[in-house]
Amino acid sequence: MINAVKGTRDLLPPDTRVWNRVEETAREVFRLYGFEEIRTPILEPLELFVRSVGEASDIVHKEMYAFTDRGDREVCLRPENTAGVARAYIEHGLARAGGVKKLYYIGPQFRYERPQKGRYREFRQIGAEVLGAADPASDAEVLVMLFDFLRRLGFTGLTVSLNSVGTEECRPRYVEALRDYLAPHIAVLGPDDQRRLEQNPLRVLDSKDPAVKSLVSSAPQMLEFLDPPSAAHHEEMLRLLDAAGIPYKIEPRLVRGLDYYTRTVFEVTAAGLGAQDALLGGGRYDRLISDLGGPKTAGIGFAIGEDRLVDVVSDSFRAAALEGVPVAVIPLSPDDRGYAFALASGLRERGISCDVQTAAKGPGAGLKAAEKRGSRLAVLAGEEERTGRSAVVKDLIKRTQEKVSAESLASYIREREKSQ
RNA sequence: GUGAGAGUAGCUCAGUCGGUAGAGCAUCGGACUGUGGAUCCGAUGGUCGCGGGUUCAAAUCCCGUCUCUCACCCCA
Repeated sequence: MINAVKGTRDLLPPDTRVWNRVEETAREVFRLYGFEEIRTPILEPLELFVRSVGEASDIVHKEMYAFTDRGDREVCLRPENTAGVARAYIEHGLARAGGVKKLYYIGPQFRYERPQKGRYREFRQIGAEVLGAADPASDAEVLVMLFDFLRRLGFTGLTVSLNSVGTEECRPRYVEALRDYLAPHIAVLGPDDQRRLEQNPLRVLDSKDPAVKSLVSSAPQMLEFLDPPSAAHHEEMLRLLDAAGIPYKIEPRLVRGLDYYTRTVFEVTAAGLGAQDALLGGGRYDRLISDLGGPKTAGIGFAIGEDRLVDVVSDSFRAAALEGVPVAVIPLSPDDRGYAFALASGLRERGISCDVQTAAKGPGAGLKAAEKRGSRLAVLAGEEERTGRSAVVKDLIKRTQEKVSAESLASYIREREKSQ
């Protein structure tokens, strides 16, 4: 037997209905906020991620799904989508058009990791980016849109964790202060945290080691080291979030794994996701475009883990997405199939989905199959109905039935579906 | 990349001390030829993940390997 590649999976019905509804909701919300879709290649030059996400990051040094193609090009399956959007933005000269570009994407991403709950080698992200906007109002707008989306999926009680990681101007002073603070306690740090201290000291802040956690709880905080422009940016964003009623909490130890973030970083976690509890993450990346060789362009965005989102989406949203099983049209004998097809066509023209059951094993089998499929209504058509241009509509739950004329069939079914 | 647990019918699982494979559900057929869910009878269904080893004999013990699950690392 040939199995799916490790860490990838098939999404099957009826679950795909939930996925589709989530994506439809995202598209609708993004449209309302003036965002447009961008689709970038799944395959990108390896170099793109080395230069954007960061050579020292785990994503690049151990999680890349990379290989050499037949033309000796170093390529990889994209581990995230912001870099690809930035690449496209530069490549197509979108900056020259001026103004702000608001883009969103929905698609698969790949990281070569050991799979576990909420983590797959192929996973999907729903993300949005605002390019060419340095103003804190963009940070706030992105979060307002995010919460609008989450609310429509039925999430309540979620809070966004917020921090600022400053800029190239003020972060080095903070890193130095953090190193000074940790230096006397180096013995407390395990091997992982010592490595972090070397490579990316900010990561020590979100260590899971209890001893390190308590040590770090009284460490100096980045927010105290922000230079005036970054501090003002942070304050204004918070003011706008307050005005919009967005539930947030300042999390001074929040850092993110991608090297390109500046100033605002945020993340939302959710219960029920196991150890990988980050539902989404994002932040500002004012240097990314220029680092990739484009004009100096500010940017902010987020990525939602769609697999995780679908995992914990509200029961009511899920139930709504799973509603609507086709009406079963059941010919009572093989001779009635033609008439059944005609009835089905009429229903479909009026937007009612239906499937025609085979007549091979008699009406009992047809009804059984319809029930198994979850249909609530069945349309029975035999010789008597065919000659009288009518149909019997049977309620499979109440076990009642009624004869209606062929021409009023669709409206009758609509009424019945509405009343359920 | 590291660690732990698991892998037997389509699904959920049992399988004793090593003795040649089982149940429930599902599927199909029948009781039931214009009306389903219940019940009864019957049938189909297996490379016991894969490979090697020990043994007269391996689903069972040993080694390797693959996959899944969870955790670490890290992240969505």
